[in-house]
Amino acid sequence: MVSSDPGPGGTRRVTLTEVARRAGVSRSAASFALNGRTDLRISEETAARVRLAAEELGYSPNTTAKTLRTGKSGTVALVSDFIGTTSFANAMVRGALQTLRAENTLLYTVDTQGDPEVEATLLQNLRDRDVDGFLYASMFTREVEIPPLARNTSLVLLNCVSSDVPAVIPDERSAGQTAASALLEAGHRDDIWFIGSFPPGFTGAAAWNEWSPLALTERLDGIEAALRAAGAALAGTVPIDTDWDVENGRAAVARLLTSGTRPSALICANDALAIGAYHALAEAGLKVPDDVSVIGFDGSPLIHAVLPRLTSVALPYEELGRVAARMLLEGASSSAPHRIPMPLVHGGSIAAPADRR
Amino acid sequence: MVSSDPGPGGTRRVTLTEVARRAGVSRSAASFALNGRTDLRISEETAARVRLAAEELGYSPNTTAKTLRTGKSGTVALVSDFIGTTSFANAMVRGALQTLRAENTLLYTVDTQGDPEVEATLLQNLRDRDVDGFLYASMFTREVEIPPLARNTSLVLLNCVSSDVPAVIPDERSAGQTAASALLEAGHRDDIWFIGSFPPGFTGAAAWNEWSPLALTERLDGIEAALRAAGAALAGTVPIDTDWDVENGRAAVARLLTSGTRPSALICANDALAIGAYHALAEAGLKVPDDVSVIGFDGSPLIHAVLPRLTSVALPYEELGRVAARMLLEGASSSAPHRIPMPLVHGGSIAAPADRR
DNA sequence: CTGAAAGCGCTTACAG
DNA sequence: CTGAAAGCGCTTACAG
Repeated sequence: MVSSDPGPGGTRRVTLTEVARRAGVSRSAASFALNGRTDLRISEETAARVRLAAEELGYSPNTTAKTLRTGKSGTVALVSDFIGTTSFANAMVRGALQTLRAENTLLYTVDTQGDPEVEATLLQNLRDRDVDGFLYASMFTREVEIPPLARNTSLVLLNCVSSDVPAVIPDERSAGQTAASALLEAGHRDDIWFIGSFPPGFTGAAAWNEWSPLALTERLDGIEAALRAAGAALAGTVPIDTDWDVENGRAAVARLLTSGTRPSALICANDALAIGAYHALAEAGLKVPDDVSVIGFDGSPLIHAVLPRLTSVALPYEELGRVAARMLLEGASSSAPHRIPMPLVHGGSIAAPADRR
Repeated sequence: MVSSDPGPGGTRRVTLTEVARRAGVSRSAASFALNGRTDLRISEETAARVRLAAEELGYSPNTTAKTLRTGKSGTVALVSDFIGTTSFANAMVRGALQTLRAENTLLYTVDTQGDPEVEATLLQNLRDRDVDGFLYASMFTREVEIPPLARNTSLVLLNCVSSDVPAVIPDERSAGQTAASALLEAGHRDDIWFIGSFPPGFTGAAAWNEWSPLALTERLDGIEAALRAAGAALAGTVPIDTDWDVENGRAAVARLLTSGTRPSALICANDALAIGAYHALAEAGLKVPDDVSVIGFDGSPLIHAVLPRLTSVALPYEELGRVAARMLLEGASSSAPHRIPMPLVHGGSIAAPADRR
């Protein structure tokens, strides 16, 4: 027995040299045996001896040395703006982690705060560590500009797009159709309003807060397409000029109701607006879903906060993360963005229109 | 001009050897100059020449090689169960990132799913990469057992405790006092109920879901202490036997009200239960805060979902992350857990008791 | 002040 | 089948 048996959690690390010595073979032989390479035919008996020695010594190869030699680090970086923001979008991280774990790949998490200088510094740092690829993510589905340092490496965009770069985004257009169809199937038709359109004169440029032009445009597009296919159309849209939050949703719907309009259903650009709609309806003495049906987008934790629960078309964050990581590992080549379906999460906020019951 | 100028984002990497050659010095001299070491007195003119060469070539040192040589990687790993769970607790990641960025340290994010085998594999993998330390985090404040592989390294516990290991946790006891004081100051006294106590016979062992024995015990303790100091006491507690979610909160408070009790205020073990309380109160025709005051714990995004907004004692996740990272970088030695204050987030759910207005 | 050399722990042609 | 050697890109005693 050699004196150096640090064991797991011990102080000094065992090296390949020590394993080879203990097994009575050369370092090359030990390396081949441990990596299961067959091109240098090592007798099974020898290989077994090496494996035993490694096991007895508690050997675990130094990844830093391996990386220096091979140039492959077995790591990937998730570069994003969104961890700095809040929300349940971190499910993307969870999804990516699921895929990567199966491939024994580790994840660096990095947060640029949307600051290009911070971003450049971090990207350089990561490249200096031989990361095998980048997942470039955005909190909101939008068009991004790829920083030069992220080019010339494996790169997959997560929840954002840029021409000629592989990307994974939610299928917002289908989501719009899903929302409209859910209402059509319940019997709604001519009094469906949309809450959360762009304010008049808004250019649609990728501004930096709650705005998510890509999502909104496509959702509305899908809604209108589905209604048109049924020979119907939106009764109207109510713009929201700043954040899509609860209070703005309440105010917008309150205005709508005060104007004398009596919608049969509200499609809200996100869940927070829909929750706000609940409040405005309650204040007006209207019940969800008996008097007015409501549907939101996102599938956020907020849907559980109201009674009845909010029906919502969910952002498939976890799946986005999983698919993007898989594409990265498999070396996806650029093409049209990969779109992930947005599932309908059933609550109790949709019923037949009041006048049809 | 040498032909190899890949520039940022280029293909081949520039090495120190090339910088030294261009500057007309040895690799050692180049290394010293670039690292600003003064012990090997290099003329300022020479150093400037080296820096210029590095700049012109777009040199950036290979961190993998540096790590192999020095044994320090400039990375830290956040090992947790909670990314696999949901919620806004990922603010801990954000906080850690803030501290680490200032020290130019990168973060590995890892998710064990609470599976000891997965955990062991990941810890070994991280050690093989020469990580400088571990942040061991839990979704819920609780006592944890430190896996052997995480010992003998720099280690700070985040939102969990274990004897003899430095730890950062929320100050739950003070939070309880804060909640009780907010009600006392509004004039409540003898009809304050607590929603979300342990079910009868519950041992308090660290079970694995929404349970957070440490938090609950300490919060209740603080509440009772504050009431006692004012010569008052809780009117009663309502146990919740499974998850602290909206529906269970609603059901619990509905039961309480049906039993004929008329509380003046409810302290709910978390925000979701408090939201459920809102629903039960509304169903009983009671208004918040005019008829009943409500206060929750966590300061989660749910507080914005109700009208009036829920007043809550917030979990200081971001600060927890920041402080834990700082302790890790500064090499904190073990002692009593470091407790971070939980701030009161004012909503509109507390008012003077109905009988005193 | 400067340069040649060792060494961090691996992998992998290459010669026996 | 096996071993000696080179090399990944750095840092750092050590001898001039």
